[in-house]
Amino acid sequence: VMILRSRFLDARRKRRNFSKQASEILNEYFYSHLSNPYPSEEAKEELARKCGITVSQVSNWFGNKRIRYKKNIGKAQEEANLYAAKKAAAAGASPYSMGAASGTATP
Amino acid sequence: AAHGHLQGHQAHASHATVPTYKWMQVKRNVPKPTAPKLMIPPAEFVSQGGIGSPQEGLRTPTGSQMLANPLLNLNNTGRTNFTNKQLTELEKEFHFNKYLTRARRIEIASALQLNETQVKIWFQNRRMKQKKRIKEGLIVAPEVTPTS
DNA sequence: TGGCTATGATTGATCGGCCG
DNA sequence: ACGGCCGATCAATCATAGCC
Repeated sequence: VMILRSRFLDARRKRRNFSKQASEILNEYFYSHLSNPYPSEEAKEELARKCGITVSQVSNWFGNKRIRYKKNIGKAQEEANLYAAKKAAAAGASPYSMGAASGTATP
Repeated sequence: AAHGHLQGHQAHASHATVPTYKWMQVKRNVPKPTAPKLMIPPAEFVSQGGIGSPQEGLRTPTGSQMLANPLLNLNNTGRTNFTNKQLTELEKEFHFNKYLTRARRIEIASALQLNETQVKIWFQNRRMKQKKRIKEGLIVAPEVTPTS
């Protein structure tokens, strides 16, 4: 059909995956705040700046991340989590207030 | 801030089983199972491209499910799929007024075969969408110039 | 090149809070 | 008590990117 795709109005078309580094920053924040992965507006702004994307994109990223994380549970999530947690630990003092989440479990 | 949330229970401490925090268990009340009901089987739902939109009659969200009457929910997930006609009318109305009066809302809902709630929500979402766009520097600024 | 998964964006609808 | 709005989020879906 003619149903020409109303794609014209869809910005989703030309999407570009974020840089590897941006994803790394976002994931680091997400996993270091796994107990409450809901960054404040200010945190979003900072993440956006560091990642070179917009605040809306940061919001989209977290929204998608949370939903998709839930849709698994007990999958690569643990792995990713460990990876991220370990990484954060290795990085020592991360720029974030990484105390809220994981942290504590130090054996 | 101050959300108190820990979680239900830590569960095993032996290994690296990530705890299940509350946010992971949040389940939203799914929209309504929407009764599989069909509506007016009208013949000319489309036509009259008056609204100024590409004829199409039926909503082509993106190219998947097409066909069926505009008002029928093929899949019933509760989420309504607005038809292009409905969206066009709503946009037109939005351009006219950003906010609806009860009376106007009723008119629109009736004309478009939607609930008052759906119309209300659509306007709410539309306002947020516009705000977001303005914020992102797309679209012109709100009319009133901040010329304080 | 075809198929499949990963991922960013869109959007109808929900949640909690605030206000008149 | 009540209904509307805001801001944030959810949840499902779309469409494309990216990898094999």
